[in-house]
Formats: sequence, structure tokens, C-alpha cells
Amino acid sequence: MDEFKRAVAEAIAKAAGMPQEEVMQLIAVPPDSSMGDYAFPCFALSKQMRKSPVEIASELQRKVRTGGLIEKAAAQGPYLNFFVNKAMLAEAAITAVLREKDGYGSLKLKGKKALIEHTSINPNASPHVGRARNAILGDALARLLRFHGYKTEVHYYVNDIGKQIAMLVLGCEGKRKLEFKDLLDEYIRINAEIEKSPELEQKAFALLKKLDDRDKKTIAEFRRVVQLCVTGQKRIMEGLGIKYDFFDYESAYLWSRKTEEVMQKLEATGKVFVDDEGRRVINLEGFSLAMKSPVFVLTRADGTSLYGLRDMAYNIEKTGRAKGRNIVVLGEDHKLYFRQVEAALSLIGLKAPEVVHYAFILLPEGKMSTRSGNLVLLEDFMRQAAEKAEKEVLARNKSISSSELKKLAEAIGYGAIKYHIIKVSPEKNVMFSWEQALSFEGESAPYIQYAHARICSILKKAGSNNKKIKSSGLNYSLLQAREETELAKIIADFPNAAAKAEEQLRPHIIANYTQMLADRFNSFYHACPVITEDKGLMDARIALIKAVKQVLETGLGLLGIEAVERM
RNA sequence: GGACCUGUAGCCUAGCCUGGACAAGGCGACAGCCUUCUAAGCUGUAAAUCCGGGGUUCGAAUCCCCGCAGGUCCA
Repeated sequence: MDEFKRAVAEAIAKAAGMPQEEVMQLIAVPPDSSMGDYAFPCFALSKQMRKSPVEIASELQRKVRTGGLIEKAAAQGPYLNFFVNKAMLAEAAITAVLREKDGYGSLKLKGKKALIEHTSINPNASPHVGRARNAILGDALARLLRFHGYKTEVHYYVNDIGKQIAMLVLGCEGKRKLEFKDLLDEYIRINAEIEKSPELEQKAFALLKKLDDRDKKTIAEFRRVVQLCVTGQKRIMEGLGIKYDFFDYESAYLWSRKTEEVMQKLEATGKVFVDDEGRRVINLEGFSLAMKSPVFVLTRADGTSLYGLRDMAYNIEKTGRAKGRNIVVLGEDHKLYFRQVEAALSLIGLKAPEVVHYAFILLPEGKMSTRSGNLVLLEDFMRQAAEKAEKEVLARNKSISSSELKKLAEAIGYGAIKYHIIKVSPEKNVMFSWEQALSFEGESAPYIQYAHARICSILKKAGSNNKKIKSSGLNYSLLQAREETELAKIIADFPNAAAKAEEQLRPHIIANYTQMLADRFNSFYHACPVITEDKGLMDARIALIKAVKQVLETGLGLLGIEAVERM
């Protein structure tokens, strides 16, 4: 699509005597494609030429040279609208996709590395839907990075030694048979108990102290609960197709010298001092942090490390491994905290990871919270989605094997979950409603998957024909219907969407793009029969839908959603 | 009290970074479309003070300032 835009810019630049780069910046897209494919607003020229934009537009129309990629130029009021050559557009888009296949739209970066840390749920219970936003967002980002060529590794940080974990360990004390599914109840129960009798909290702190002192029995107790939890969380995420290359444990920084090394570097800045509670803190004045006193607490009074110091050691280690892009996905509640880490790291000459923040998923009662039990479990969400998908599939496919049914139901149900969460910009709160979350119509994964399944169905029916199809030697000028041109245009736009999503680290751009593509395909589907008597037309249309199929598959793949062949 | 994010038809959202034509989708509502490639679909209609108020600009949903409301944080 860019080559057409450049051709337009070149034509205008020559006619108006302007630098082509400047023209590129000004080129817009008309509100309706019937008005043209590109538009040049003439307002900006009005002042220097001392003519009305309307005059300029019609003057430029006379001067501008068309032909080749540009079919015609037409002045419309203060705009000069351009129509591109439809056949050339369709050919360029379709052949590019069929040639590059699953690499179409990739930046094809070479030798670049990336590291992304996401999910990093406290090992305290079965994850709720709010936590899933981190995982789904992070997973989509990892897929996006890999797609563009980054050698990417995914990390999961396990906060296995926090106060909340100590409380859970306390709650699980003496429980012989402990299962993953019990942890949530235990966690809620112990939190409620501590609420009632605060002296219990001291017991939790005592456990943490014992951990610090490397008490073997305590370590084992923590490990039992944490492992149970991590294993359970990992299983759930794997069910959603989300995988991790490394699980990094916070406790590793408790019993190593790494925090001391960081501390030494920080001390060398001369900004570390002991506060009135005896803790060592670093002065972060000058970083415009929204805090009463801009400091970052590093240790307790007894000199043992606090979460922040361990996190700094962890971040330093990640930076060393990343050797390229280094990304972390964090809830918006960590915004200020992360700015502190960033500031502290910068004092010792290090760069913090790029951070992607997301807002919480809310319930009518407020934000989801494991502690209070105000939540929708991801497991329940997944089960409900798969059950609904199964019913829908069965209603349409009576003779389907039970194993295929299960696979399909998960692809569709889990796809719906992922899409529902990823389609919204991360900085927006999401109000969770079962009705919307389990909608399989409109802006949803099943809608997109359905378009893909339809294409598969047509290709199957077209039989031997589609095997013989090549992208060359076809008569693309037969693709003249509005729906066909619209489809070709959006296919041509995929590389832009994929690049923008990567640049801004915003996968919802891919979600919206893919929806739009499916949308255009459905309009085409109803208006233009693929299997027809006219062989030339049929071949051209088959090439078109094969390209659509590929881009749908790539787009869904970037979101971690399977493109199913039947529904 | 301070800082950051968000506010777009009854509901959910895209567009905001990088200003441009009557603000775009989806759900819901209403009217149509299955003997023809899967109706999880398509076509059409009704529905919007783009939170409010100032400002910048030829032009503001978009940029700036002041408010209001929701979310988050101030260890």
C-alpha cells in the first residue's frame, strides 16, 4: 500500500513543487472509499499561494500526472482525491502475501534479541481474570516480537517470599493433603482471620524472618506451597496456550550476594542514607516522583533486603540477558513503584525495561481481589467459554468426533476469552460481564475464526482448482467489485498494522485489524461468489481469499488464537 | 492534598501519539436476507452536547489550560 501512497506523494510533489516527504505527511484517507483512496488537503498551501484551497485543488488536478499506479485524480472541494489502479493494488497485495506466507507483515529483523517478563502472579491462588490481562497481553507481545524477528525469551517472576505468601504458608500449616484448588479458600480464610486478630500477622513476619535465616523447615514449607501454586498456574496458562521460558524466583535474591552487589553500587552514588526507622533508603530527589518524600526503601533496619532491592537485582540481571529489547508487563498499580526502580537504576547508570501498564478489570463490586474473594476465576471463565463453544459447535456439526469437538471448543472458547481481553487498549478499565465476555458474535474471536473457516470451506469445495492456483498469471483486473478492492486494500495494510503494534507495544491494534479484515471478507463473501463458471474470475478470487486466509491466520496467531478450519 | 490513566449513541469500544471532509465498529432495538461457497453471517433504519468550560488553529474527539466524574498510586 505504501508504494501507492508514495506514487501519489510523488505526483503531488512534482505538480506543487513541494518536497515529497512533506507531502507524505499531509496525505490523508477520504472518509469514504467511493471518494478515493488517498486525499491531499489543500488548506496548508492556501496561505503561501494566496488562493483558496478549492482553487488549488482544481489547479493541482490539472497539473498532476496520472497513470501507472494512479488511475485518476479528482478535485473535490478543497481536497484532491486520488484513485489507485485497482488491478495493480490487488495484484501487489495478493502476490506479496502468497509469496511471503506467514512472514507477510513481518519486519524480518535479523540478529535482534528481546526479553519479556509477564504474568508474574503471586503464588497464592488460582488466578482471576484480572491477572489474566497481564498474561494475555504479555503473551501477545511476545508473539509480536517473535513475528518481527526478535529472538525472544519469556520470563515469569515468582514472588515467593512476600508477606502474602507467608500468610498462605501459615494458613496451610499442618495441612497434609493440600491441593491447588484449596489454596484460594485457604488464602481468603487466613486473610480474614488476620483481619480479625492482627497478632497472627506477627506469625507471618516470624516466618519471613526464619526464611531470611535460611531455616530448612521453613524453606521447605514455603517451597511446598509455592510449587503447588506455580504448577497450577502454569497448567492453567498452558491451557490457554501461554508458555514461559524461565521461572525466576525472588527467593534466589534473598540467599545470594546479588543484592549486596547492587547495594554497593547504590552506596557509591552517595545518595543512600539511613532513615529514622533505621532502614537504608536511596534519595530520589530530582526525579519528579509524585511522593511526599522521594526515596526508595532498600533494606529493613536489620540490613536484610526488601522487595525493591531484590527487584533491582532482578532487573539488572534481566538487562544483562536481554541484549536488546527488555520489556515488562505490569498493572497500573505499579506505575509509581516502577518509576522508582527506573530512577534508582538510572543512578547507577542502568536502563530499566520498557514497561507496558494495564488497568484493572472491574466487577460491579469493585476491582477483582484474591484477598477479598471478589473475583472471577480464570479457570471458571475458561470452562464456561469452552462449554458454550461446545454447544455451539454441536448444534452445527452433529457428526463430529469427541476429540475434535473438545479441541474446537477450546480453540473457540479460549479464543473468545483472549480476544475479549486484548481488544481493549490496556490503559482502559474493563467492566467484566459474563454476557459480553462470552459473546461469540460481532467483535469477537469466533467471528474472525468463522471467516477463516468459511474460506477453508470454499477452498475445499473448489477442490483441485486451488492446488493449481499460482499467484502469477492471474487476471487481477477481474477483481473490480467494491468488496474486492476493499479486501485487497486492507490486506495491503497489514504490514502497517503489524509494525505499529510492535512499535507501540499495543497488540489491540492487531485485534482491531483482524476484526476489520474478517468484516471485509464477510461482505465480500455475501456479494461475490468464489466458485463460479467464469474460470478466470474464480482463479483470481481464490488467490484473493487464500491471501485473506493467510493474513487472518497470522493476525490471530499474533493474539495467540487458533485459526480453525471448521466451526 | 499531590501525581498518572480514563471519560466517544441505551450499553461496550476504535479513532487521540502524527489536527482535515457528514465521528467508525460491535451489543441491544427495529425492518429485511438461508432450494445457491457454513445465518457464529449479510443489508438497511433509528440512536452521539465526542464529560463541561476556555484557548491555539483556516480547521479540534485529537494539541494547551481550568474544572467535574471513575480507576490507580503516594512505600
